[in-house]
Parts: sequence; C-alpha cells; structure tokens
Amino acid sequence: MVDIYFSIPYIYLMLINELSKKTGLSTHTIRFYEKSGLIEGKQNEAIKSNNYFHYDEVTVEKLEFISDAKSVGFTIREIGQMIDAWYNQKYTKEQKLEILDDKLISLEQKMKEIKEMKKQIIEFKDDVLNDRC
Amino acid sequence: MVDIYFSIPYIYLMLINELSKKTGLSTHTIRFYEKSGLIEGKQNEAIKSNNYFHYDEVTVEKLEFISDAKSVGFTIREIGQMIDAWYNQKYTKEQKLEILDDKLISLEQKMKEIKEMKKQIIEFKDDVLNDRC
DNA sequence: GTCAACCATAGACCACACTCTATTGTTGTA
DNA sequence: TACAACAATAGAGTGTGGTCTATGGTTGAC
Repeated sequence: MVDIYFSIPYIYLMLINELSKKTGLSTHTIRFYEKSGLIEGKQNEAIKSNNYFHYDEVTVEKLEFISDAKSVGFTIREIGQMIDAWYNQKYTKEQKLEILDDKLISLEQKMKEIKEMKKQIIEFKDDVLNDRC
Repeated sequence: MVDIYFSIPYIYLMLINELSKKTGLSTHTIRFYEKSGLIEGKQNEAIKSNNYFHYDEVTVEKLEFISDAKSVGFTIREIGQMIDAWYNQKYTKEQKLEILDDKLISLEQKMKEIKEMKKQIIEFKDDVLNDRC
C-alpha cells in the first residue's frame, strides 16, 4: 500500500528535530505528546531502512496550540479533546460543539476567578500601603 | 513562658478537625499546607498531656485564600510568598508591594492568554459550524 | 569508510501537590 | 474503665506532566 501522504509533492514534511526547532519544544516533550495522543507523525512505508516519523505543518499548529492551552491551565486530556474536536472525525458535529462550548465555559470561569483574585491582591496591597498588616 | 495566644479569651481557637470542616479541606491537605509553611497552628505549652495544634480564624481565611489562589494556577511557593507578604513581617513594605505587583502582572498575563484561547476556540467552533474541518 | 548528527524505543527519574496508611497517643462520654 | 472519636508523626503511594539516560540503528558530508 502506498501512503498518499508521502506522494503529494507539495506537502512539506519534517523530522522531529526540525519540528522541535520550529516549536521550541524538546524532542522529548514532542514524543511525550505523541505518546499521549495529541499529535501523530507518519512513517513512510516505502522506506524500509528506517522508521523515522514525518510531521506536517498542521502538527506545528497543533503543538503551538498545545503550548497555549497548557499555559491557561488545560490538562493534556482536555487539550486532546479539543484537538480531536477540531481535526478529527471521531466526533459528530454536535459533540464537537459541545466539547468546545464546555471549554469556553471553563475559560469564563477561570476569568471570573482571576478577576476575584486580582481584587483580593489589590486589597492586600492597600493594607500594606496603609500599614494595616 | 506563657503564650499570649492562649491567654486572650476572645480569640477562638479550633483543632484540625473543625478547621477541616470549616474549609472543606481534608486534615491531610491541611497538614500538608502546614508542612509547606503556608499556615501555622500553635501548641499550648500550658498543656503537657498532648501536643495538639490550635488554629484561629485567620487560618481559616488563609486556607480559603489558598484554595482560590490554587484554582487560578498559583503554585504553593507563590501562594506562600503572597501570604508572607500579607501576614508576616519578614519582608519590608517595599518587598511586599513588589511581590504583590509581580502576582498582579502574572494575573494580567493569564487573563490575556485566556482571552486569546477564547478567540481560538471560537474560531474552531466557527470552522465546525461551517464544515471547514 | 569514518564520524558527527541525527533517528527510535524503553524505561528510569523528577517535581509538584496531594492522599493514604500505619502507628501511637489523648480526650470525653456512657 | 471501656471505647469511639479525635490527635500527631513518619513515611509510602498516586497522578500529572514532563525530562533524561541507555542502547542501538541511520544518514549524509568528507
């Protein structure tokens, strides 16, 4: 079987080292994300001499999304869900929308908590400034 | 030496079980926070028969703050800094303000990241709705 | 054909933030 | 005085998210 992925000339593919340089993530971390099911490289079955994985530009996008999503506090599992809701066909349209709406709600919640925390810290500052603590 | 803490009649003190019920945190978790330096109970040196720790209402406040701060993503270390900046005298006024300002800046940053993530997810939703993925 | 720079896999190790178990001792009510 | 419900300490175990090491194979420039 010939993999179409490797027969389309205008799809640029890269190995893990280049992916690492493009995203700023270590090859270790990228492999960890791959094992966790967040991304997926492809092996060229026409080449028998090695088992190197090849990655496309969409993987770069995904890794950038993963970094962003992690820094707002989403877990690997949640990030996986979102990626599946976006790039995969394993969910129906309705399920995809439900997942994404769910994440939007949790962002709203985080937002609210951060605003509360800001208020608190500003009160602390006020106490410090006025020698009330 | 007589500890003033135990001689002021209007300071209400409680044992760990009551503290746990008031805050919704397990006694395990409370002891973990105590070992981590976030809170501090006091032993009554007048009582020789046991070594029970007694906690005041300020500890309840601190534990509530810890829960809130954790849910916005602050680490134990960061939370400890903030508590010290507020309740302790181990920092100067200037140092306290610096710490608190630093935390405000990181909250602003988190806020920005969350807004970006919201935008992204809304774009995802749009793609799903219009069958672009 | 040598060698540096890459590739893959497996599994050990790490920090963080708990969470639980085991053990021993204390208190207060019946 | 028996007993349940509490207390303390030490230390083991858990889940998450990496990070590193060891081992062995491949590629490409010289």
